[in-house]
Amino acid sequence: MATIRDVAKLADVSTATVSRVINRNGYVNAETKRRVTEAIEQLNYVPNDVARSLFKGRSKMIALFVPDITNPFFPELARAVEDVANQRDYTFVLCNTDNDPVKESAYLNALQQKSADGFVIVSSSISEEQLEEINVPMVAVDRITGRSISSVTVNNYSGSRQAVQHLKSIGCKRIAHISGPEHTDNAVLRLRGYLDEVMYEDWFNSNYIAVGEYNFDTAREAAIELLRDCPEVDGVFAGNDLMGAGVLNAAAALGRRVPDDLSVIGFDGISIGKTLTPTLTTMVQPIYEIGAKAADMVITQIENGAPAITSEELPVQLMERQSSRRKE
Amino acid sequence: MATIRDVAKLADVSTATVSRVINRNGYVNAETKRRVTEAIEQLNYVPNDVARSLFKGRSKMIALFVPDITNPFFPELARAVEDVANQRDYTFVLCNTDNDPVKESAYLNALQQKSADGFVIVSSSISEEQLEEINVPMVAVDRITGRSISSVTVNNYSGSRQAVQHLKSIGCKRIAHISGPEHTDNAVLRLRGYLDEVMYEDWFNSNYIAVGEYNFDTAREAAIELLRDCPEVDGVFAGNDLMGAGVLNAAAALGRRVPDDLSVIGFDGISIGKTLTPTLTTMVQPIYEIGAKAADMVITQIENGAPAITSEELPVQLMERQSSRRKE
DNA sequence: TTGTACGCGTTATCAA
DNA sequence: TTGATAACGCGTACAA
Repeated sequence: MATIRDVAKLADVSTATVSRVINRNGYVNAETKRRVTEAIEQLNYVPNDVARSLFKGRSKMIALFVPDITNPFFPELARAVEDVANQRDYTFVLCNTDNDPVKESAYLNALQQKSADGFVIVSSSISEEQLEEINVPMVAVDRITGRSISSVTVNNYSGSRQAVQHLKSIGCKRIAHISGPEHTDNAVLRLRGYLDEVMYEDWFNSNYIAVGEYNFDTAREAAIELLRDCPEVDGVFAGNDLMGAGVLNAAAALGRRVPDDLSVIGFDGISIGKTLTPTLTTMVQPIYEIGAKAADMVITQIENGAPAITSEELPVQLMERQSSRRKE
Repeated sequence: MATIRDVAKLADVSTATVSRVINRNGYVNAETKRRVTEAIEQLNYVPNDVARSLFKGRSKMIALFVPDITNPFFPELARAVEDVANQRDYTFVLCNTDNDPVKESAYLNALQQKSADGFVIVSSSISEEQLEEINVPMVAVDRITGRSISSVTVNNYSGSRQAVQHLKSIGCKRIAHISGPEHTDNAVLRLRGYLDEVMYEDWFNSNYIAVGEYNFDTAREAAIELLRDCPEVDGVFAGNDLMGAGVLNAAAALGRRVPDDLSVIGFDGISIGKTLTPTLTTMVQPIYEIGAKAADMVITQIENGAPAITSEELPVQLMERQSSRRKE
């Protein structure tokens, strides 16, 4: 690999001049510029990013922290962050944290050692103190971890109410909810939305609420138990699509017909919902936009240093599919 | 951030000594060592990775190239590579190539500029010439792109035969195949396996072969057409699970009952198969192991410089689920 | 056993 | 308009 010195020698100028040509700053004579460009061409020279990073203290690298990329909600988010990073000439690092604070800190430290320029994080566990220590641009996504950090989320509360309203509107009379884990703030918000829709209904009953871990298996089990104990339930709002899939599977196992006997709605709009039989009605989050927006915010913050803390809230949208249908 | 010089000053030694303590090489007096360690502790010193990289020409960074992380086959692979990278103290970079050779080269160049140490790639399009140019450890996964690169794959051909044999063994008399895209070598191998199982059956007919793009939608359409034209088909081997899901959906749309009327088997063993109704019988690939093995090979190659080209072939395994059942 | 001094490849400052 | 040179932070000959 050719270095800037090789180029300088070949073009018979100093490295400073070459640098000026490369970075288009400072004056440089048209003729010398030509010679330099030619030498660069000839030697196939490309500046070494590591040396640049060392000098500048910046690496043109951003990282995304997700609990587990294996969870189908995250790949699309990751894709968005990577695309934006790429467009703006940043390298994209992916970190699976398993929601483990120890891993989070380890990654944070390791990446700061590499002069990572910014972070997009999905986390419920990063503490305010940690946030203070980090003085690198950072934006939270999907879940807000505190007031001292910028964020991009959706309106979980009103989205949740819309979901329940949809079930009501198609004639469901007894609506249950499989909620996500209690330590996750979007699960809490969705639960609250559900409650505010049904709490004052005379049929409401706290047995209509079950808790899952935002995954298929726990939801399936919870749904089997719930539907067995409360056979009168004719609508289920699952806290996310993965759990919606679990509910569908539970219903099939119990011989409950969806949507005739039972309507089901999920939340997220991940593509798995379209592959299920019946396909899953859901509240669609603009996952890609969320990731793109977040990445954009971090990079803009890196480059322009806008330290203001901003919170974006994007809309969710009802997507009616086969798992819910108006009752006769 | 403290530098090695700060530590040296505080411990009243030279930077060389500090370096020796950090990297445990060269002699250093027990007492001086204590002083140094103490200073390091006190200043919270951590060596700067960028400076290290510049000096060594190595970055402790490996990258994974996948066509699109949004395809559910890849997250688990990515997870494996990241886990291994992490364990062995490497940073993990994810690149979506969209199977675009231009993007691939761009990433390759960009990462070499950052002194990336190795690559795990899923690609059908990297040319032999490109491979020659890269003199950084690299291993191909899932698809082999040439003879001049190490690889980790599964036995697609025999796995495919096993899949068809399974359908035969449960009594299917007319077996169709939805094959993957022709330019992907694993699709070709799976097709060949299918052919070698059915070609000499008297019922065999080339209309029993359709081509999809390894995704849900194309497979669904192909299956609808195929099942309509050839209603006698009672078994379908889909080239991958995503297409298996498409077949299931097509069957439901046509009122064909699975597994009573029609048995379906997929390939890959991605987790979506368990969420479908009915759940999808499939040939399970050890996806995580593949990724882990590949990552391990690259890193070992980086550290020990074993330039021998090796090809690992891992086994696939039949997983019987609800979509296939013995005919009465 | 320890320290000096240089190089890794850039960029930016200052002087010419 | 250009060049010499000092950083950036680290590791390693080589000398002591």
